[in-house]
Amino acid sequence: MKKSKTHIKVVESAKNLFWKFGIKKVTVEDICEEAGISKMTFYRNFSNKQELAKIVIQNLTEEGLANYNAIMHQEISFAEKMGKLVLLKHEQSQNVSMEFIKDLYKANDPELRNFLETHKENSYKRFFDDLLEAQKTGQIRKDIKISFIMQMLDYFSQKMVDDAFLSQYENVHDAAMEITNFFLYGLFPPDDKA
Amino acid sequence: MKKSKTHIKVVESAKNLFWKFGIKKVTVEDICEEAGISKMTFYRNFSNKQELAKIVIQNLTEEGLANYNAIMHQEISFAEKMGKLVLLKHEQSQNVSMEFIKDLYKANDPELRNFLETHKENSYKRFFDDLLEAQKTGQIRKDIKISFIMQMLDYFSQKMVDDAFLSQYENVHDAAMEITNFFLYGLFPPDDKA
DNA sequence: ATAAAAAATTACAAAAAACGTAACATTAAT
DNA sequence: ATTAATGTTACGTTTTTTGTAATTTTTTAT
Repeated sequence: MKKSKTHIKVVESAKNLFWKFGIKKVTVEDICEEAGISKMTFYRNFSNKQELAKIVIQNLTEEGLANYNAIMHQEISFAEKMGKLVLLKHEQSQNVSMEFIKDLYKANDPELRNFLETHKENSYKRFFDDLLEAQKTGQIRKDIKISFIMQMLDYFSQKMVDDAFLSQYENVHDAAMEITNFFLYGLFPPDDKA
Repeated sequence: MKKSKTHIKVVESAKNLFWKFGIKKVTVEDICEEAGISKMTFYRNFSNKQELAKIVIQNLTEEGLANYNAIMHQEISFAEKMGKLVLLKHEQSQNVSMEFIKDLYKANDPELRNFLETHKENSYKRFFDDLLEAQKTGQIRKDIKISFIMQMLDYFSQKMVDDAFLSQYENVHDAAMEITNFFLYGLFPPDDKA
Protein backbone atom coordinates (compact mmCIF):
# COMPACT_ATOMS: atom_id res chain seq x y z
CA MET A 1 0.00 0.00 0.00
CA LYS A 2 1.17 3.52 -0.80
CA LYS A 3 -0.11 5.45 2.21
CA SER A 4 -0.25 3.81 5.63
CA LYS A 5 -3.44 3.89 7.66
CA THR A 6 -1.74 6.15 10.15
CA HIS A 7 -0.83 8.59 7.43
CA ILE A 8 -4.41 8.74 6.19
CA LYS A 9 -5.85 9.07 9.69
CA VAL A 10 -3.55 11.95 10.54
CA VAL A 11 -4.25 13.83 7.32
CA GLU A 12 -8.00 13.41 7.76
CA SER A 13 -7.87 14.54 11.38
CA ALA A 14 -5.73 17.54 10.53
CA LYS A 15 -8.07 18.43 7.70
CA ASN A 16 -11.04 18.48 10.05
CA LEU A 17 -9.27 20.50 12.71
CA PHE A 18 -7.65 23.03 10.34
CA TRP A 19 -10.97 23.49 8.62
CA LYS A 20 -12.64 24.39 11.91
CA PHE A 21 -9.91 26.23 13.84
CA GLY A 22 -7.32 27.28 11.31
CA ILE A 23 -3.74 26.05 11.29
CA LYS A 24 -2.20 28.19 14.02
CA LYS A 25 -4.69 27.34 16.75
CA VAL A 26 -4.31 23.59 16.20
CA THR A 27 -1.39 21.92 17.95
CA VAL A 28 0.35 18.73 16.90
CA GLU A 29 -1.03 17.09 20.00
CA ASP A 30 -4.57 18.12 19.08
CA ILE A 31 -4.07 16.30 15.81
CA CYS A 32 -2.63 13.25 17.54
CA GLU A 33 -5.57 13.11 19.93
CA GLU A 34 -8.04 13.39 17.07
CA ALA A 35 -6.21 10.69 15.11
CA GLY A 36 -5.79 8.48 18.16
CA ILE A 37 -2.02 8.19 17.90
CA SER A 38 0.94 9.26 20.00
CA LYS A 39 3.07 12.29 19.35
CA MET A 40 6.04 10.13 18.44
CA THR A 41 4.22 8.31 15.65
CA PHE A 42 3.29 11.69 14.30
CA TYR A 43 6.90 12.79 14.12
CA ARG A 44 7.89 9.43 12.62
CA ASN A 45 5.51 10.09 9.73
CA PHE A 46 5.73 13.86 9.28
CA SER A 47 8.56 16.23 9.89
CA ASN A 48 6.35 18.93 11.42
CA LYS A 49 2.98 20.66 11.38
CA GLN A 50 3.99 22.89 8.49
CA GLU A 51 4.66 19.96 6.18
CA LEU A 52 1.38 18.33 7.18
CA ALA A 53 -0.46 21.58 6.52
CA LYS A 54 0.88 21.61 2.99
CA ILE A 55 -0.35 18.07 2.38
CA VAL A 56 -3.77 18.95 3.77
CA ILE A 57 -4.03 22.08 1.65
CA GLN A 58 -3.00 20.14 -1.42
CA ASN A 59 -5.70 17.57 -0.61
CA LEU A 60 -8.32 20.26 -0.19
CA THR A 61 -7.51 21.99 -3.45
CA GLU A 62 -7.62 18.61 -5.22
CA GLU A 63 -11.04 17.97 -3.69
CA GLY A 64 -12.19 21.38 -4.82
CA LEU A 65 -11.06 20.66 -8.34
CA ALA A 66 -12.78 17.26 -8.26
CA ASN A 67 -16.03 18.91 -7.15
CA TYR A 68 -15.74 21.40 -9.96
CA ASN A 69 -15.12 18.65 -12.51
CA ALA A 70 -17.98 16.54 -11.17
CA ILE A 71 -20.36 19.40 -11.80
CA MET A 72 -18.98 20.50 -15.14
CA HIS A 73 -19.01 16.99 -16.58
CA GLN A 74 -22.63 16.29 -15.73
CA GLU A 75 -25.13 15.94 -18.57
CA ILE A 76 -27.09 19.00 -17.52
CA SER A 77 -27.65 22.45 -18.96
CA PHE A 78 -25.03 25.12 -18.53
CA ALA A 79 -27.47 27.12 -16.41
CA GLU A 80 -27.85 24.22 -14.02
CA LYS A 81 -24.10 23.86 -13.79
CA MET A 82 -23.74 27.52 -12.82
CA GLY A 83 -26.47 27.15 -10.21
CA LYS A 84 -24.73 24.14 -8.69
CA LEU A 85 -21.39 25.94 -8.62
CA VAL A 86 -22.86 28.90 -6.74
CA LEU A 87 -24.53 26.62 -4.21
CA LEU A 88 -21.36 24.56 -3.73
CA LYS A 89 -19.25 27.64 -3.18
CA HIS A 90 -21.71 29.11 -0.73
CA GLU A 91 -22.02 25.81 1.13
CA GLN A 92 -18.25 25.65 1.55
CA SER A 93 -17.87 29.26 2.64
CA GLN A 94 -20.54 28.63 5.26
CA ASN A 95 -18.61 25.77 6.81
CA VAL A 96 -14.98 26.76 6.60
CA SER A 97 -13.57 28.68 9.52
CA MET A 98 -12.47 32.26 8.92
CA GLU A 99 -9.36 31.37 10.91
CA PHE A 100 -8.31 28.92 8.24
CA ILE A 101 -8.61 31.54 5.52
CA LYS A 102 -6.67 34.02 7.62
CA ASP A 103 -3.89 31.52 8.25
CA LEU A 104 -3.61 30.75 4.56
CA TYR A 105 -3.59 34.42 3.72
CA LYS A 106 -0.71 35.21 6.04
CA ALA A 107 1.27 32.06 5.28
CA ASN A 108 4.92 33.07 5.07
CA ASP A 109 6.14 29.76 3.69
CA PRO A 110 7.31 30.67 0.18
CA GLU A 111 6.62 27.18 -1.20
CA LEU A 112 3.06 27.26 0.13
CA ARG A 113 2.44 30.80 -1.08
CA ASN A 114 3.63 29.80 -4.48
CA PHE A 115 1.44 26.70 -4.52
CA LEU A 116 -1.64 28.69 -3.54
CA GLU A 117 -0.85 31.40 -6.07
CA THR A 118 -0.41 28.87 -8.86
CA HIS A 119 -3.57 27.05 -7.90
CA LYS A 120 -5.54 30.26 -7.88
CA GLU A 121 -4.25 31.18 -11.32
CA ASN A 122 -4.95 27.71 -12.70
CA SER A 123 -8.48 27.64 -11.33
CA TYR A 124 -9.16 31.04 -12.78
CA LYS A 125 -7.77 30.11 -16.18
CA ARG A 126 -9.59 26.80 -16.15
CA PHE A 127 -12.93 28.41 -15.38
CA PHE A 128 -12.27 31.15 -17.90
CA ASP A 129 -11.64 28.57 -20.63
CA ASP A 130 -14.76 26.60 -19.71
CA LEU A 131 -16.83 29.78 -19.97
CA LEU A 132 -15.19 30.61 -23.29
CA GLU A 133 -16.06 27.15 -24.59
CA ALA A 134 -19.64 27.55 -23.35
CA GLN A 135 -19.84 30.83 -25.20
CA LYS A 136 -18.58 29.22 -28.39
CA THR A 137 -21.29 26.53 -28.22
CA GLY A 138 -23.94 29.19 -27.73
CA GLN A 139 -24.69 28.62 -24.07
CA ILE A 140 -23.67 32.17 -23.20
CA ARG A 141 -24.54 35.31 -25.12
CA LYS A 142 -21.83 36.08 -27.68
CA ASP A 143 -21.91 39.81 -26.92
CA ILE A 144 -20.49 39.53 -23.41
CA LYS A 145 -16.86 39.51 -22.32
CA ILE A 146 -15.89 36.43 -20.31
CA SER A 147 -13.62 38.56 -18.14
CA PHE A 148 -16.69 40.64 -17.27
CA ILE A 149 -18.51 37.50 -16.12
CA MET A 150 -15.55 36.60 -13.93
CA GLN A 151 -15.61 40.06 -12.38
CA MET A 152 -19.32 39.72 -11.70
CA LEU A 153 -18.76 36.35 -10.00
CA ASP A 154 -16.13 37.92 -7.78
CA TYR A 155 -18.56 40.66 -6.88
CA PHE A 156 -21.32 38.16 -6.12
CA SER A 157 -19.18 36.10 -3.79
CA GLN A 158 -18.25 39.31 -1.98
CA LYS A 159 -21.95 40.07 -1.58
CA MET A 160 -22.60 36.66 -0.08
CA VAL A 161 -20.50 37.53 2.96
CA ASP A 162 -21.70 41.13 3.24
CA ASP A 163 -24.05 41.56 6.19
CA ALA A 164 -25.53 44.76 4.84
CA PHE A 165 -26.55 42.88 1.71
CA LEU A 166 -27.71 39.71 3.46
CA SER A 167 -29.88 41.65 5.91
CA GLN A 168 -32.19 42.57 3.02
CA TYR A 169 -33.30 38.95 2.74
CA GLU A 170 -35.22 36.60 4.98
CA ASN A 171 -32.37 34.11 4.95
CA VAL A 172 -29.07 33.40 3.26
CA HIS A 173 -30.62 30.97 0.86
CA ASP A 174 -33.00 33.60 -0.53
CA ALA A 175 -30.06 35.89 -1.13
CA ALA A 176 -28.18 33.13 -2.93
CA MET A 177 -31.20 32.43 -5.11
CA GLU A 178 -31.58 36.09 -5.98
CA ILE A 179 -28.00 36.32 -7.08
CA THR A 180 -28.10 33.05 -8.96
CA ASN A 181 -31.25 33.99 -10.82
CA PHE A 182 -29.92 37.40 -11.72
CA PHE A 183 -26.72 35.84 -12.90
CA LEU A 184 -28.43 33.17 -14.97
CA TYR A 185 -31.18 35.23 -16.54
CA GLY A 186 -28.67 37.82 -17.57
CA LEU A 187 -26.54 35.11 -19.04
CA PHE A 188 -29.02 33.18 -21.17
CA PRO A 189 -28.89 33.67 -24.91
CA PRO A 190 -31.72 36.01 -25.96
CA ASP A 191 -33.77 33.30 -27.66
CA ASP A 192 -33.90 31.21 -24.47
CA LYS A 193 -35.34 34.00 -22.40
CA ALA A 194 -39.05 33.77 -23.17
CA MET B 1 -24.39 53.53 32.89
CA LYS B 2 -23.61 50.27 34.65
CA LYS B 3 -21.46 48.48 32.07
CA SER B 4 -19.18 50.44 29.80
CA LYS B 5 -19.30 49.91 26.06
CA THR B 6 -15.85 48.41 26.20
CA HIS B 7 -16.98 45.91 28.79
CA ILE B 8 -19.92 44.84 26.66
CA LYS B 9 -17.86 44.63 23.49
CA VAL B 10 -15.24 42.44 25.13
CA VAL B 11 -17.77 40.09 26.67
CA GLU B 12 -19.61 39.73 23.36
CA SER B 13 -16.39 39.11 21.45
CA ALA B 14 -15.20 36.56 23.97
CA LYS B 15 -18.58 34.86 23.87
CA ASN B 16 -18.35 34.44 20.10
CA LEU B 17 -14.78 33.18 20.17
CA PHE B 18 -15.20 30.81 23.13
CA TRP B 19 -18.35 29.44 21.56
CA LYS B 20 -16.49 28.60 18.36
CA PHE B 21 -13.01 27.63 19.55
CA GLY B 22 -13.31 26.87 23.25
CA ILE B 23 -11.57 28.83 25.99
CA LYS B 24 -8.07 27.38 25.82
CA LYS B 25 -7.50 28.02 22.11
CA VAL B 26 -8.52 31.69 22.37
CA THR B 27 -5.86 34.15 23.52
CA VAL B 28 -6.45 37.49 25.19
CA GLU B 29 -5.14 39.17 22.07
CA ASP B 30 -7.62 37.27 19.90
CA ILE B 31 -10.35 38.76 22.05
CA CYS B 32 -8.85 42.25 21.85
CA GLU B 33 -8.62 42.03 18.08
CA GLU B 34 -12.22 40.87 17.82
CA ALA B 35 -13.36 43.63 20.16
CA GLY B 36 -11.18 46.24 18.47
CA ILE B 37 -9.37 47.32 21.63
CA SER B 38 -5.81 47.18 22.88
CA LYS B 39 -4.48 44.66 25.31
CA MET B 40 -4.03 47.32 27.97
CA THR B 41 -7.66 48.33 27.96
CA PHE B 42 -8.49 44.68 28.37
CA TYR B 43 -6.39 44.39 31.48
CA ARG B 44 -7.83 47.60 32.87
CA ASN B 45 -11.31 46.10 32.69
CA PHE B 46 -10.65 42.45 33.50
CA SER B 47 -8.04 40.83 35.67
CA ASN B 48 -7.44 37.96 33.25
CA LYS B 49 -8.98 35.54 30.76
CA GLN B 50 -10.19 33.25 33.52
CA GLU B 51 -12.32 35.94 35.10
CA LEU B 52 -13.74 36.93 31.72
CA ALA B 53 -14.54 33.30 30.97
CA LYS B 54 -16.59 33.14 34.15
CA ILE B 55 -18.57 36.22 33.14
CA VAL B 56 -19.18 34.79 29.68
CA ILE B 57 -20.32 31.46 31.05
CA GLN B 58 -22.62 33.20 33.48
CA ASN B 59 -24.06 35.18 30.56
CA LEU B 60 -24.59 32.07 28.51
CA THR B 61 -26.35 30.19 31.28
CA GLU B 62 -28.59 33.20 31.85
CA GLU B 63 -29.42 33.26 28.16
CA GLY B 64 -30.19 29.56 28.27
CA LEU B 65 -32.54 30.10 31.18
CA ALA B 66 -34.20 33.01 29.38
CA ASN B 67 -34.77 30.82 26.31
CA TYR B 68 -36.27 28.15 28.47
CA ASN B 69 -38.58 30.62 30.17
CA ALA B 70 -39.59 32.17 26.86
CA ILE B 71 -40.79 28.81 25.64
CA MET B 72 -42.42 27.66 28.85
CA HIS B 73 -44.39 30.88 29.30
CA GLN B 74 -45.89 30.85 25.83
CA GLU B 75 -49.63 30.27 25.50
CA ILE B 76 -49.22 26.98 23.64
CA SER B 77 -49.88 23.34 24.44
CA PHE B 78 -47.46 21.40 26.57
CA ALA B 79 -46.69 19.16 23.59
CA GLU B 80 -45.66 22.16 21.54
CA LYS B 81 -43.46 23.39 24.35
CA MET B 82 -41.65 20.07 24.47
CA GLY B 83 -41.20 20.11 20.70
CA LYS B 84 -39.71 23.58 20.85
CA LEU B 85 -37.37 22.62 23.67
CA VAL B 86 -36.02 19.63 21.73
CA LEU B 87 -35.46 21.77 18.64
CA LEU B 88 -33.77 24.53 20.66
CA LYS B 89 -31.45 22.12 22.38
CA HIS B 90 -30.54 20.45 19.12
CA GLU B 91 -29.97 23.77 17.41
CA GLN B 92 -27.59 24.83 20.15
CA SER B 93 -25.67 21.56 20.19
CA GLN B 94 -25.23 21.91 16.44
CA ASN B 95 -23.57 25.29 16.77
CA VAL B 96 -21.48 25.12 19.89
CA SER B 97 -17.93 23.92 19.47
CA MET B 98 -17.00 20.63 21.10
CA GLU B 99 -13.85 22.42 22.28
CA PHE B 100 -15.94 24.70 24.45
CA ILE B 101 -17.69 21.79 26.13
CA LYS B 102 -14.36 20.05 26.68
CA ASP B 103 -12.85 23.16 28.25
CA LEU B 104 -15.80 23.52 30.58
CA TYR B 105 -15.67 19.85 31.48
CA LYS B 106 -12.02 19.99 32.49
CA ALA B 107 -12.20 23.38 34.18
CA ASN B 108 -10.09 23.18 37.31
CA ASP B 109 -11.25 26.48 38.75
CA PRO B 110 -13.20 25.44 41.87
CA GLU B 111 -15.45 28.50 41.77
CA LEU B 112 -16.37 27.82 38.15
CA ARG B 113 -16.91 24.11 38.73
CA ASN B 114 -19.17 24.94 41.61
CA PHE B 115 -21.12 27.46 39.57
CA LEU B 116 -21.64 24.98 36.74
CA GLU B 117 -22.61 22.21 39.15
CA THR B 118 -25.15 24.45 40.88
CA HIS B 119 -26.56 25.66 37.60
CA LYS B 120 -26.94 22.11 36.35
CA GLU B 121 -28.73 21.10 39.53
CA ASN B 122 -31.00 24.14 39.41
CA SER B 123 -31.90 23.60 35.77
CA TYR B 124 -32.64 19.97 36.45
CA LYS B 125 -34.79 20.78 39.47
CA ARG B 126 -36.55 23.57 37.64
CA PHE B 127 -37.44 21.36 34.70
CA PHE B 128 -38.43 18.56 37.03
CA ASP B 129 -40.85 20.85 38.86
CA ASP B 130 -42.32 22.14 35.60
CA LEU B 131 -42.95 18.60 34.46
CA LEU B 132 -44.49 17.75 37.83
CA GLU B 133 -46.81 20.73 37.51
CA ALA B 134 -47.74 19.66 33.98
CA GLN B 135 -48.56 16.22 35.29
CA LYS B 136 -50.78 17.69 37.99
CA THR B 137 -52.77 19.67 35.42
CA GLY B 138 -53.25 16.56 33.32
CA GLN B 139 -50.86 17.39 30.49
CA ILE B 140 -48.78 14.28 31.22
CA ARG B 141 -50.05 10.80 32.05
CA LYS B 142 -50.36 10.40 35.80
CA ASP B 143 -48.94 6.87 35.72
CA ILE B 144 -45.43 7.90 34.71
CA LYS B 145 -42.54 8.89 36.97
CA ILE B 146 -41.13 12.34 36.17
CA SER B 147 -37.62 11.08 36.90
CA PHE B 148 -38.17 8.47 34.19
CA ILE B 149 -39.03 11.22 31.71
CA MET B 150 -35.85 13.05 32.64
CA GLN B 151 -33.82 9.91 32.05
CA MET B 152 -35.45 9.46 28.67
CA LEU B 153 -34.61 13.04 27.72
CA ASP B 154 -30.99 12.44 28.67
CA TYR B 155 -31.02 9.33 26.51
CA PHE B 156 -32.56 11.20 23.59
CA SER B 157 -30.00 13.98 23.65
CA GLN B 158 -27.28 11.34 23.66
CA LYS B 159 -28.88 9.79 20.58
CA MET B 160 -28.88 13.13 18.80
CA VAL B 161 -25.08 13.14 18.73
CA ASP B 162 -24.68 9.42 18.03
CA ASP B 163 -23.57 8.84 14.45
CA ALA B 164 -24.72 5.22 14.44
CA PHE B 165 -28.21 6.41 15.28
CA LEU B 166 -28.24 9.41 12.97
CA SER B 167 -27.04 7.34 10.01
CA GLN B 168 -30.41 5.56 10.01
CA TYR B 169 -32.11 8.75 8.88
CA GLU B 170 -32.00 10.85 5.75
CA ASN B 171 -30.99 13.93 7.74
CA VAL B 172 -30.65 15.18 11.28
CA HIS B 173 -34.03 16.84 11.20
CA ASP B 174 -35.80 13.56 10.48
CA ALA B 175 -34.07 11.96 13.41
CA ALA B 176 -35.09 14.85 15.66
CA MET B 177 -38.70 14.53 14.50
CA GLU B 178 -38.72 10.79 15.12
CA ILE B 179 -37.49 11.29 18.65
CA THR B 180 -39.80 14.18 19.34
CA ASN B 181 -42.84 12.30 18.05
CA PHE B 182 -41.98 9.22 20.03
CA PHE B 183 -41.47 11.33 23.09
CA LEU B 184 -44.73 13.24 22.67
CA TYR B 185 -47.01 10.38 21.68
CA GLY B 186 -45.78 8.34 24.56
CA LEU B 187 -46.39 11.30 26.80
CA PHE B 188 -49.91 12.33 25.90
CA PRO B 189 -52.70 11.45 28.28
CA PRO B 190 -54.57 8.34 26.97
CA ASP B 191 -57.70 10.25 25.97
CA ASP B 192 -55.72 12.60 23.74
CA LYS B 193 -54.18 9.78 21.73
CA ALA B 194 -56.89 8.95 19.22
C1' DA C 1 -8.93 75.81 24.03
C1' DT C 2 -7.19 73.19 27.40
C1' DA C 3 -6.86 70.08 31.18
C1' DA C 4 -8.06 65.51 32.61
C1' DA C 5 -9.30 60.87 31.49
C1' DA C 6 -9.25 56.97 28.62
C1' DA C 7 -7.20 54.25 25.24
C1' DA C 8 -3.42 52.91 22.02
C1' DT C 9 1.36 51.76 21.31
C1' DT C 10 5.69 49.87 22.33
C1' DA C 11 8.69 47.28 24.81
C1' DC C 12 9.84 43.76 27.94
C1' DA C 13 10.52 40.19 31.60
C1' DA C 14 8.19 36.14 33.43
C1' DA C 15 5.30 32.23 32.78
C1' DA C 16 3.18 28.86 30.10
C1' DA C 17 2.56 26.17 26.15
C1' DA C 18 4.09 23.75 22.33
C1' DC C 19 7.86 21.67 19.92
C1' DG C 20 10.85 18.04 18.81
C1' DT C 21 13.77 14.22 20.34
C1' DA C 22 15.80 10.31 22.97
C1' DA C 23 15.51 6.16 25.53
C1' DC C 24 12.92 2.59 26.66
C1' DA C 25 8.43 -0.32 27.04
C1' DT C 26 4.71 -2.41 24.73
C1' DT C 27 2.09 -4.25 21.09
C1' DA C 28 1.31 -6.20 16.44
C1' DA C 29 2.60 -8.51 12.44
C1' DT C 30 4.93 -12.06 9.84
C1' DA D 1 10.56 -15.51 17.84
C1' DT D 2 11.89 -11.68 15.63
C1' DT D 3 11.11 -7.49 13.52
C1' DA D 4 8.73 -3.41 12.82
C1' DA D 5 5.66 -0.13 14.43
C1' DT D 6 3.54 2.40 18.05
C1' DG D 7 3.11 4.00 22.86
C1' DT D 8 5.07 6.12 27.23
C1' DT D 9 7.79 9.12 29.77
C1' DA D 10 10.82 12.55 30.34
C1' DC D 11 13.24 16.61 29.15
C1' DG D 12 15.72 20.64 26.97
C1' DT D 13 14.57 24.04 23.53
C1' DT D 14 11.86 27.24 21.24
C1' DT D 15 7.86 29.88 20.71
C1' DT D 16 3.81 31.97 22.34
C1' DT D 17 1.23 34.18 25.66
C1' DT D 18 0.81 36.76 29.64
C1' DG D 19 0.71 40.77 32.40
C1' DT D 20 2.80 45.26 33.37
C1' DA D 21 5.28 49.78 32.84
C1' DA D 22 6.41 53.83 30.39
C1' DT D 23 5.07 56.81 26.84
C1' DT D 24 2.24 58.80 23.22
C1' DT D 25 -2.18 59.61 21.09
C1' DT D 26 -7.01 60.34 21.20
C1' DT D 27 -11.31 61.46 23.45
C1' DT D 28 -14.10 63.84 26.69
C1' DA D 29 -15.53 67.41 29.52
C1' DT D 30 -15.19 71.96 31.08
